Amino acid sequence: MEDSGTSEKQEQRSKNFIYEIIDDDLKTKKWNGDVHTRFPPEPNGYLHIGHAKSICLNYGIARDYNGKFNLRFDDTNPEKEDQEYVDSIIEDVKWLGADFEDRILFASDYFEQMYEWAVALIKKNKAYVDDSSADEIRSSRGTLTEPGKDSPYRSRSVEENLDLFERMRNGEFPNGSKTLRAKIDMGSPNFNMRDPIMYRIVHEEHHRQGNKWCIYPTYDWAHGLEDSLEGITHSICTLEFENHRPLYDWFLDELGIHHPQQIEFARLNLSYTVMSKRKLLQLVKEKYVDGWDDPRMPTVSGFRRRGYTPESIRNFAEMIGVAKRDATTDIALLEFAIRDDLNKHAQRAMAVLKPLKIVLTNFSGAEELEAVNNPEDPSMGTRKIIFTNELYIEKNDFMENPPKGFHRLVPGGEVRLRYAYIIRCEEVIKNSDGEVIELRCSVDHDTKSGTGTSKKKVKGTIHWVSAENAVKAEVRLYDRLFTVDSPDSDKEKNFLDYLNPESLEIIEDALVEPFLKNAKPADRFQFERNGYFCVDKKYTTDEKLVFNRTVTLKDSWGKMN
RNA sequence: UGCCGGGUCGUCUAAUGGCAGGACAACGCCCUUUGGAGGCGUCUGUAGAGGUUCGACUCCUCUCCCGGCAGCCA
Repeated sequence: MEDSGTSEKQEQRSKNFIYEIIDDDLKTKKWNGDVHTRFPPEPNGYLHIGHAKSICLNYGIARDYNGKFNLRFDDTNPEKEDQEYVDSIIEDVKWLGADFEDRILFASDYFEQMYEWAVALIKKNKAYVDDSSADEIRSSRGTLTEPGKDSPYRSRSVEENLDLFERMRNGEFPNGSKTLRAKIDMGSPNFNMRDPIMYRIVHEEHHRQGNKWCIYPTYDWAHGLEDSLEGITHSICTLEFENHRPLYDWFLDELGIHHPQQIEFARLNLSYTVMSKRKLLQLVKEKYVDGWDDPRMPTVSGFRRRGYTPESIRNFAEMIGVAKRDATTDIALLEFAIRDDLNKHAQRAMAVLKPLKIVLTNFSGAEELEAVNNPEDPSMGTRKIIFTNELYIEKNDFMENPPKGFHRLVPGGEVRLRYAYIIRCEEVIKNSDGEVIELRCSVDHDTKSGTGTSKKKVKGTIHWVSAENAVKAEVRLYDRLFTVDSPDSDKEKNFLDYLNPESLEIIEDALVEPFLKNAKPADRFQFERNGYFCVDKKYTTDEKLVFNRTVTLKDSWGKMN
């Protein structure tokens, strides 16, 4: 009676392999039933969507198991880090909704403890000061198939090491002249175990510590200690650190301190973009984009400015799952996530991107019409729109010589104006270049929207704005930043060669519904039949409204052509 | 070549020795006063070869393919 008797096809979301590990740990009481995760960024750049995946994973675990989640900056390299990045990261993590409570932590606050632990390892004769140059260390490390060679300084006495290490800290030696190395095994098949460097001398001001230190711990030495200090139970990281795990285990066990379990998962790759911080930094520094928050960037701040919601990014993270195999996720999945969210929540509006003037020959005055704010959510109510005899419609909603299947306005043809009447195109007016500049149309007064009196059926409904009260706005249309799905996979070519020259189109003279003049930065709307848009927070001023296109609507007509 | 990982629809991800399922994409139909949304349906997959087993995506052996590692970056 216990097995498949429950025929309910309730598809509960299956757990990823990390949840299974944690379930096991809980069963065996490995951590006393505690679950404590963290997100440990280095403040050397802005967060991207791959980081968002990690944040959602780590925070989601803490939330699902009633555990805790820390935000900790891994700020061990003063040469690359900056307070600007700290600030942006905090903002992004908060925006994503990951709750770290009061735990904004910094690895640099642990430097003193790390120093003491290093001294402890020296005393155990498990670490030594090496005078070799970077070149010497590299050449003695061996190769993939040959073991490395012991450093000539490897057998210094504990006393000498203690003295030298203290003097390193005191600033007696120049950059690069000495390092502290763990004494492990130069013959290990794992490079990370070939006497890895724990401290390097860097006379550089740290963004939080100032000039207090001139020796800085390496990531390999510091990272496991940080997790240990914070009582992290599950140290979740990406695949490239798998080879480092034995080293972290070695440090923790030699020190005899709390030993979190490291679990590796595959980082996110997204089609049509790049995800490495180095490349994103290059796009910013060399001005291929308008800053880290350029709406074409795969950064959290870029998606935010583009109009993505935190909810949509969380849903996306849920949809793509977590596994260990390398994968590239189709960006269409992200686009689905934001459309899905905005469809349910975004206020509808009419906006004409490329206006074509219409004059109604048998209509005068102004009529108030009622429009639905969101057909998916009646609680969002309705609004009034004013209908007049001069209007603008979308240029591409009219064709003089339409192909088969074109459902919009054609000479002599009829189309419905959204929320208004069916009109007929009576006359096409062109300029001297033969360009259509105006349409004269007649209104069928019996076809008012919503009255149910119309016996007519028309194939198409198009949107419009009134010439009398439409508001001018700038609209920015974004397309993929790169022209190929994996711009950095070709080792022969530079990813910059694949930049899409048409990734941004600026439309200066779009016309939008009057109520939008009160829209505030970051407000989101669906411009009916055009897509989802939000008010750009960078370029919008009191005099000028700027909209960013977040994503288009799914367009089954466009696909046919 | 050494070590460590990994190979399931086009893409992402489930099935933990018992009906290869879901989502996205694509395609078709229905519906529609947004060519949106929605509804219904279709298509497509276990890298290969052996073995164990009543039964293998799953366990074993071999092969092939992919990724990571030789920073005083993280």
